[in-house]
Amino acid sequence: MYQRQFQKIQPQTTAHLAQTMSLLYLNTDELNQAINKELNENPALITSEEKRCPKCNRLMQPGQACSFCLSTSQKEQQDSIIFLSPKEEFYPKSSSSDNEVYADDFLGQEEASLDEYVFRQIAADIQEDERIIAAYILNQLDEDGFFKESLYELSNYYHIGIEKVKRVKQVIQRADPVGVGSDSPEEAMLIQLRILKEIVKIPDYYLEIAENHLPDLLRKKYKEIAKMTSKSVEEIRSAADFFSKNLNPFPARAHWGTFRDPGKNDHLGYSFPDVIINNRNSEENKGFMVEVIIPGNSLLEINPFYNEAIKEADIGVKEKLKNDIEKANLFIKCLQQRNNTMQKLISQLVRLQKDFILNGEKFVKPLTRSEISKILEVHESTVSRAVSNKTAQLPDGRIIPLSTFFDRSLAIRTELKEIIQNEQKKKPYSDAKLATLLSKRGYKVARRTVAKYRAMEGILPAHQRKD
DNA sequence: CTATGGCACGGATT
DNA sequence: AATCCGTGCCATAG
Repeated sequence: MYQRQFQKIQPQTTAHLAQTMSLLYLNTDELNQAINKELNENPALITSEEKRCPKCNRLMQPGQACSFCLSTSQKEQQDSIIFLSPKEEFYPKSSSSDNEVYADDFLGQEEASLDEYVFRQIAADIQEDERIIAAYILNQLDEDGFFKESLYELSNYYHIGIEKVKRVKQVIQRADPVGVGSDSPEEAMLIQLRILKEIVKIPDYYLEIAENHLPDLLRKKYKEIAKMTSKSVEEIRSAADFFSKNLNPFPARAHWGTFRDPGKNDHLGYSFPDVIINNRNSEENKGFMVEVIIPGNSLLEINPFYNEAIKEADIGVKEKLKNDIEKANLFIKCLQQRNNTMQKLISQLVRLQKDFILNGEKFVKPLTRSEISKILEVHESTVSRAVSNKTAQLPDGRIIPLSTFFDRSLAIRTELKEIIQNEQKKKPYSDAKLATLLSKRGYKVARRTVAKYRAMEGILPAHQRKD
């Protein structure tokens, strides 16, 4: 009997334990999906209108800081950090019924405006009879800005030549969220790269990689690509780095910054920043405000009717209801735990990398995840999970991966960039010279390493820099 | 001969 | 256990 019970409960318990861990992995976007899923599956879990400060649990106005915490912590220390609620505008209130999901509403609005937005740009560039094609394509864009239907069918249906259809697609792809209307992230990135190449100097092999090896690149099979293209792994890496910084696999999400997290896994994605760091007030260096974006955290609660219903329910049903409530409770706890961990992590990051945030990439201090884990007294992997796949918005508006805070060479690389920028264009420094110059400034690195940093920044070797 | 890139190794990090 | 990163050694281009 005892065993039976155990068997019954065990799978759920472990599932939820796993959930606790996995929530930490998720960034804002993914977490939002997870919450919505949970809301759909578990009727005991509902969204509530009231919000409470995650710190002091007082009620607060939607979209605003907790007035209590704000006033006390300002008195406390100058370095204090305040955690705010999720930003209201990210999760606009849904006017429709309970089943509707906030995020979907939001995406719906985005999409609705996207086709119009693009159409206005291209209207002048296409002919009368092509408009119907353009309109159709734009209408069928999915939430990432892709058009996945067959161009040939489209051509047949409207009795318009396939070349024309293709041309229209190309025009669309070159419109503002560059790459919109492509049929895949790969194609979108390729288009973006081509256009970028018209503006900036970009090594030719980047294009080759983008044309033929993007899928492998996304899977980080650098060595394989290197062999196939007879380029070095290093060069492939630099390409990957460049791509991740400058290309956007999902055109429709372009508005939220120019960054793809090179971190965990194969999953590429643009997303909201997971935390936002702001100066307390614009002039002073008096600490930062840190908003941890937690979709729905303070909006979740147990359906109050459930507690009523459980008293009157039959025994069989009672079990189910109890179970539901239990699950809902666990989920909320998991969320709070994740939130809490993120808060602690970010506050340490902000404290330790204050110079970086205020004064730029030159001031990134060497920092490892395990150091943080010791400070926070959590396991290394916890920090690792909390960092991976997540982004922060800095006071200057840039959105960067959290892993940047752990980039040991970023400071040296920016120093290197500066040196090269200021060098005499007639006689560029060789890598060896650069190495000694760097060591004079306190960065001891091997000549070979300088070459790598150069490659990472996309800077050409000395003899090609003479112009 | 010099400058740079390729490869691979070892230690650190995740 | 897997991956990343800096480095040394050697090959090759200029």
